[in-house]
Amino acid sequence: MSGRTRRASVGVVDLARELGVSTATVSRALNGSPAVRPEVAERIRKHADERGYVPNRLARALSATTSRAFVGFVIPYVDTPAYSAVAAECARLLSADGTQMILTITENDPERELQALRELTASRIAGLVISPSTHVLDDTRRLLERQPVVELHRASGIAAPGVFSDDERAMTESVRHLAGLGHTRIGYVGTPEALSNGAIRLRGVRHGMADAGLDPDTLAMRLVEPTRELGRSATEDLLARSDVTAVLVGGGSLSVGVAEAVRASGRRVPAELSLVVYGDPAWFSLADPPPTLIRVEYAELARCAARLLLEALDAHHSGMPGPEPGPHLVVPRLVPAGSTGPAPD
Amino acid sequence: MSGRTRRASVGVVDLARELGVSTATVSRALNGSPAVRPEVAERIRKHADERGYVPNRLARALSATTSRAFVGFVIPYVDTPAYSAVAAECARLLSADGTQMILTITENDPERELQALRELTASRIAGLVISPSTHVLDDTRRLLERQPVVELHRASGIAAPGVFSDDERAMTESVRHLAGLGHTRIGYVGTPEALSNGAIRLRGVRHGMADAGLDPDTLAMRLVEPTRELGRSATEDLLARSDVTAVLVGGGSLSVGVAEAVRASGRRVPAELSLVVYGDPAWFSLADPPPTLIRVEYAELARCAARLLLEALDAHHSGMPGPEPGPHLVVPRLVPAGSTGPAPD
DNA sequence: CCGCTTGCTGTAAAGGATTACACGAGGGGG
DNA sequence: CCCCCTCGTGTAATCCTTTACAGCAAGCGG
Repeated sequence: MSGRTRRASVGVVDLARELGVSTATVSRALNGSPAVRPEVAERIRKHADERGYVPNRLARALSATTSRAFVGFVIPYVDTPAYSAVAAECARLLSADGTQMILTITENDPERELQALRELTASRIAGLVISPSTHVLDDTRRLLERQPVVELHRASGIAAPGVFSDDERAMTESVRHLAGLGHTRIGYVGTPEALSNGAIRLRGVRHGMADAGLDPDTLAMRLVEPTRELGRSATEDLLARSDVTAVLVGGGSLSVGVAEAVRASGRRVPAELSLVVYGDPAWFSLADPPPTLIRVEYAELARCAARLLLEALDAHHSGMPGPEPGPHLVVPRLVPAGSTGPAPD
Repeated sequence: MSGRTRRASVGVVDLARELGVSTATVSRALNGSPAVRPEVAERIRKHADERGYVPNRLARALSATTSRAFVGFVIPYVDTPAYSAVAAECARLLSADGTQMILTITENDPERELQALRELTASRIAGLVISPSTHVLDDTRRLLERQPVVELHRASGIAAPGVFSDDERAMTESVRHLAGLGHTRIGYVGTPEALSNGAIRLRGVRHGMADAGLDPDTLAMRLVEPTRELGRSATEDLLARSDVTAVLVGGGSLSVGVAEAVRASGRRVPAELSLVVYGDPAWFSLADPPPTLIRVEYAELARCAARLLLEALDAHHSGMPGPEPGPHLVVPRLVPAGSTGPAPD
């Protein structure tokens, strides 16, 4: 009844009126512009604090030519360690920078990915982290090319920095490990070559076989989308149709399924079959024997991604060159444990 | 060189000019207002489509009295199934509604939670889903009370709808299950009572003991923050200092740690010790024996949360009463498996 | 004493949509 | 025939901030 207009909260105009200055001065003071007298700035800041002023991010982002209010985080899943761990750490680091993270799940569907990107650009995001889906549409590529982007886990071929696990190296090392134990008939369960990291892992496996003097063409492999169920069925099939003495997993989401299938097969590990799994070690401690593991430091990946994104935003803002495009690799560690042993004779 | 102003993308004013109508008409047509002649509306929509018009969400949200452009999702962690699974499903459902989800991680820190809420209201979010931290600050409560909120997993005491797993029931049922197998000395590893669901679970356990004719005061329990490490150490301690014949876990994040400790203790399961774990079954298939499980349908929780939030947004918009405050329970299932057996004599 | 630079502040124009209000044209009732 | 209501549309205010531009005062060199 007292107020004429019902204002949701206090804004710069209120502060300006109450202090007898202009909105420009208020804005400048609050943004730490040097072009305002220190004592005035202090008075404004103090008053803003007392009145509980909090700037409207929407208006700010709409008005400012550049703003890092929002960034996008576009990933195929979030309920898997490779993504949830990275999302958690990125959210932490970005929020420390005052940036909010809009989460979008694509489920590897190129259409949903494109749709998500459209919505995000409509939200005037400052930049984004993306784990591209299998097939990147032309429109998607166009949208990605005109803003700061950091790729995660997978590459789409655009000229952007990306953070990846050095899976080629990890796979090569794993194969060497197995070959060193005398294994010659090796099975590989990994993700499809259409996924950039799928291709890289497979290359690493082949590389490792060649290194070890094995014919890469003798590799028994199954490439499937990264889900537990497919990992399991693929492994069942692999074990039924070939006589491998070791199985190597190329994909965190596949690991549980593969381990299940191995157990279900009844083979003794590692006496009859050796197993190298991939991913996050959190729960592998329960398996018997504890599996030899390709351990990926997801938190490190996240830190790298967040840092690159912030650098890219700064660069985009100031017109500077920005972080160099191309892969930034985080090296996984091969952690030998009880699931790998000498090949049976 | 040709254009005088460099416009980022086509806006309503462009469309209006090109079609010889006003921006108001364009806006109305695009928003399906009935106050525009059908043939005109159709022409506008067609043209907007051709020109690849996509409305600026920031401007829209800034201008509209009500807008569901953004909602907040405030949770303590995201790298645990109880949260990642819900986040994934919520993101899916909300994006189908054209709403973007801003993810914030609190790590159970009340200060960070408050800070997150401040930032979110600064972003003029339409509403939010929150899993409140241990202690809810007064300022936090005030912020929560003035907007559509759905609580998840935990309650903060404000008058808002919430979706929870019916853990009291699940715990009671679990204790009955154990008591039915002859166990009388039961151990419980759960989350602190300061967490609302911690209190509820403990009540369920006590309730179950009373039901089974056991003295609730004989319950050997350890209440710790929900992390794997603490679950493990708490269980080690519990097993060392008491002679329980069964251990019941009250918290998904604790389950792995408890299982590790049980294994490390060398006790045979279920011959010497029975075990009931809690949470998401995805990887328990690897444990030997497969554990008896309190299975929570996180996807169902997510659907419920998303539905309630959307209802609350509609209600807030139209002034209608909205979804009734209070708990909406999703009932977990007790899935008996190999880790529970008759009590040793 | 004049003109110029520097330093601080204010005015007003973006930024891109929604929407209250006004207005003109028809149609129906009295 | 006049009044009024409805329907469709346009004008302009609004949301809230940032920032280009202008202006004014003071200081200083010539």
